Amino acid sequence: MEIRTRFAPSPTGFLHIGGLRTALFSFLWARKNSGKFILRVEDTDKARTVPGALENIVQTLTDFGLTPDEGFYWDNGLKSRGELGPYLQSERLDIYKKHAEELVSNKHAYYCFCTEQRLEQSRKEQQEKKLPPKYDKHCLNLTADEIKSKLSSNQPHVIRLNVPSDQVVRFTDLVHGEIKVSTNDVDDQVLLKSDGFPTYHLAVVVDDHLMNITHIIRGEEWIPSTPKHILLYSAFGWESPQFVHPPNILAKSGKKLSKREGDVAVKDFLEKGYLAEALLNFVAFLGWNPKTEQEIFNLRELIESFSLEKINRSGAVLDFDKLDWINGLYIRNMKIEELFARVVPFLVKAGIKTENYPKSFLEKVLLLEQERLKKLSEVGERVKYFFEDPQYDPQLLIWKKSDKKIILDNLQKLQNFLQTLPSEKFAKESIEREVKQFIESQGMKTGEALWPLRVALSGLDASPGPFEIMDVFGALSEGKEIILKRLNRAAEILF
RNA sequence: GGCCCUAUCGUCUAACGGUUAGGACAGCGGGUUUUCAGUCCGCUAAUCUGGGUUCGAUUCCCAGUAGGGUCACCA
Repeated sequence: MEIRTRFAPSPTGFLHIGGLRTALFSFLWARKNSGKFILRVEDTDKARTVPGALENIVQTLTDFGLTPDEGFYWDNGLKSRGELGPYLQSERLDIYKKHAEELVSNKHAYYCFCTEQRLEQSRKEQQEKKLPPKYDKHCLNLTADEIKSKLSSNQPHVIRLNVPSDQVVRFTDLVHGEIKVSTNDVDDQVLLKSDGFPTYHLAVVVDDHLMNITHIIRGEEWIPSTPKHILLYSAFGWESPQFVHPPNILAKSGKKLSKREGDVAVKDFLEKGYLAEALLNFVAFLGWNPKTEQEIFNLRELIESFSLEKINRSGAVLDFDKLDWINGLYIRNMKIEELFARVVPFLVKAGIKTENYPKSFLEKVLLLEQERLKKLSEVGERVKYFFEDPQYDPQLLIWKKSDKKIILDNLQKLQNFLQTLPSEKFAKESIEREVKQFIESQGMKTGEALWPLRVALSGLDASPGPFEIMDVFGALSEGKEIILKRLNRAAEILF
């Protein structure tokens, strides 16, 4: 049998980290088994639909390489494909209605005409008695005639699942094992709302069945409503698919990740300069691991190693330090042209006019920072000194416990020496050799020469070395002048 | 409160019932060095508690505790 999984977001917000992880697991399991990954959209709550959310979700998944085989995908715009559609639930209303009515005629469901006030009142009373709020099956006692007359007079109504009492619903979750729940703890869930839209519970069961889904992979928060779904499958006489509930992703607080607990939209991470590949690698390890010591995986390797048995049961706290580490690692392993292409938007955002500089220069700048970057968004601040003259803190120019006079002297000597060098000497190996020879010939202490030289060039307490910086400036026709100008200004400040 | 899920270093996690409880991130120390980063080497750090079962429990069972999830005409 073909393995078919689905990701079924509702367009009520941008794709978040948890959604990405769920989509990834579904995708991996389908690919692993040469099956199909389907993207269906659960837009059954008109009020909560957020404009742009659908596009964001579908586009982001495609950006991460999780392109669905059926349902919605992104290809210069929102597209949909597949034989079992439509894949937008709001376009399947007649299907849900038909199925809900089928359950009514089977006595597995019934019409309910209760008003919101009555429901609220009853809930309140139950809560006061410390009872779990449940519908009291009031409308189950309506006679056929009463129902007929209410329906013909267009009284607002819903269809509810008729949950039998004193039964045990059991199902096997592929992560958690067997789970048993008494039907006495299951509410007569609304299946079809008074506006004609299905609730999640009806729609998800009908669609998963009709779309031949074999494995439902979704967050742990769905475990409590799974018994309702099991009841529905059996009411329809359908076989249940496999259920897989990976553990929740937790914020530092230990609570489920949510808007309240900080940035969770994938878009936010991308904008901070996390790479999609790194993020995917990181997210894969939230609640899953390959049982080996390998930690760096690309999508292809993830498909190879993935299996449902390796999903673990307890919630995973998002560890940003580790994300930073993985991201830095991916940055360091990236080809410079690739990195350059991705970093340009961040440079532009930092106010650097990239179009005014030769690409060879920009790439060299980047090469220096490549091993230092954790997030692409840091790049602007780090390389600023290549594009504008730094402000100097006189104290910073002075090496450790050295004194001002020596530093000033060294700086001036270095300036004069560099002046005599031809521009083509301003390349890593040659400039390093020349300067080091000079320092030695002058009897300077290395630290007392190289530290102020570096600070004069960068203005920073931490930066790449002076030879590396000069090498980068060497890629500019006016590079030598810039270097001399900075030494000069630093000396003036010290003086 | 009812129901459900979970429990190994600070964090992510590994360990056919027998290991000095392993790895990674973070932290700390050191080497490389003019600073930072990187890289290399090293160190600190964990089986929630109590009962069983067993020759032997991190591992199996039960209870407690703690944390989380969920109880809508939201998904």
